Amino acid sequence: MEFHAEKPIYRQIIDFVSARIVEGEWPDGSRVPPVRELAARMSVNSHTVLRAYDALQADGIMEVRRGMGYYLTADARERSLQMLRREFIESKAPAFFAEMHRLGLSIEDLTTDSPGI
Amino acid sequence: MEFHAEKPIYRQIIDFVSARIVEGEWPDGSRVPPVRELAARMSVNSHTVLRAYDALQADGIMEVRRGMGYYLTADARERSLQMLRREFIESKAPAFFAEMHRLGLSIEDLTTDSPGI
Amino acid sequence: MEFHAEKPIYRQIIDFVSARIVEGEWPDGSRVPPVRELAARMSVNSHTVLRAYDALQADGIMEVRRGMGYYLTADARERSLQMLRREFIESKAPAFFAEMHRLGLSIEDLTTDSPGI
Amino acid sequence: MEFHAEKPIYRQIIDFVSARIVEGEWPDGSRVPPVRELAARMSVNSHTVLRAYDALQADGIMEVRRGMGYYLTADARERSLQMLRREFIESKAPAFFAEMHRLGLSIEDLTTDSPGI
DNA sequence: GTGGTCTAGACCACG
DNA sequence: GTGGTCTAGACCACG
Repeated sequence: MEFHAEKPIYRQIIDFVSARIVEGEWPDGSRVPPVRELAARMSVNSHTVLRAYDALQADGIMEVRRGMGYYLTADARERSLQMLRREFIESKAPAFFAEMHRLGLSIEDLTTDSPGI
Repeated sequence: MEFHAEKPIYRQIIDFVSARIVEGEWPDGSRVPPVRELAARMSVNSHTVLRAYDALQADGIMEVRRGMGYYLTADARERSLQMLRREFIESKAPAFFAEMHRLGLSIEDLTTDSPGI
Repeated sequence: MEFHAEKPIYRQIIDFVSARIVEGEWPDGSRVPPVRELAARMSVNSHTVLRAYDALQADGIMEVRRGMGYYLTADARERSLQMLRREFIESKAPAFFAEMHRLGLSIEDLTTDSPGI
Repeated sequence: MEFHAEKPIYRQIIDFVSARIVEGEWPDGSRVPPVRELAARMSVNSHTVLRAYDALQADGIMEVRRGMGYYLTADARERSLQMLRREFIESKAPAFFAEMHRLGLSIEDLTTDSPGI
């Protein structure tokens, strides 16, 4: 997997997992790839994957079953969406439009480069 | 000044200075606050302010006059606007709308919390 | 059966068995549930039950009769009580009261939530 | 520092820090030992200390000031006490008295070994 | 097999 | 100086 430099890898892994959940590829309650397996697949240290799983567990999106691995919780998708949407609506969007305004831009100025609005 | 924890302070200072320039409070060619003064005003290490001024200098927005301090260049506002707008249109906006779409949100969902669109 | 996450499952099984013995539900010398049966009843790996039985055997509380299964020893209840009481009095209780003291709490502070003192 | 084997070291460090806070040795708002310094003092890897500090930060007991180290929050002692007391009253105490009861012991049986009740 | 903890050591961003 | 991230590698408990 390709990582970019601006964001810590473990956060990019969190984003990756969240995307799998939100897009329904990894359904609620299903088992997620074992730490070491995902680490190998992503050419990353298992530590780094573990850290991401840990954070997701703290958010109630994953749970560990002893000796059996990590599983998505029953409401993993719901929770993920809620958290992501909330941050988007309450924090990212206001900042986005504030900057747009400051730069003297309007929605129209963006449409060329941002099809699909 | 209040800083948030997610973003490095020196970047927040860059943002602050850019805002002053774009909004015309600090006009082209004018002298900017001395490093130590701004540092004191913001309760921040002068190192940190220097780092921000350095970055702005690299972008042709500021220049040092030895023994006289930092000044905005003749086209500081123009350059700032250009750089910020370009990054906004080419990078931030597409990412923003892509995520909005991924989360199943529409512009309407944001209007309550984002007045001034 | 419900397990909590903090304690290894096999220890929780040991606790469960000890409780059965101390409360007289499983009398001295009686046969205990076969490993696989208890495992099934508890929705647990037989490995895990075996591990608990093993530990109890090491403490002289259970014994294996080849081809016949696990049995409680003749003095299983006596031994269990002795071991548990000893650990309770010599280790758990002192630690408990020391912490209570450190936290500025008294027995009275606990009575509401701990009926049956 | 001496550690016992039953509990992960990083948790023992959390306990150590909590004790310093609760006993008032490390007052609210004060700076705590730098990660590497405490690690050296305890003959432990800095990773391990960082992990403990991280957990305390998540509980609102510590905060990082960029480039300046970890500090106790303004209500660190209050929070610590609250968390520890809560767990003691709601979880440890009920379990303690339940086991005491199961073992046929009374408070009196403990007094010899647990002076200062 | 599966996760959890720990170490030694490197390198980096920030102040 | 101070924390943050990452790796390689070891060892362990649990199932």
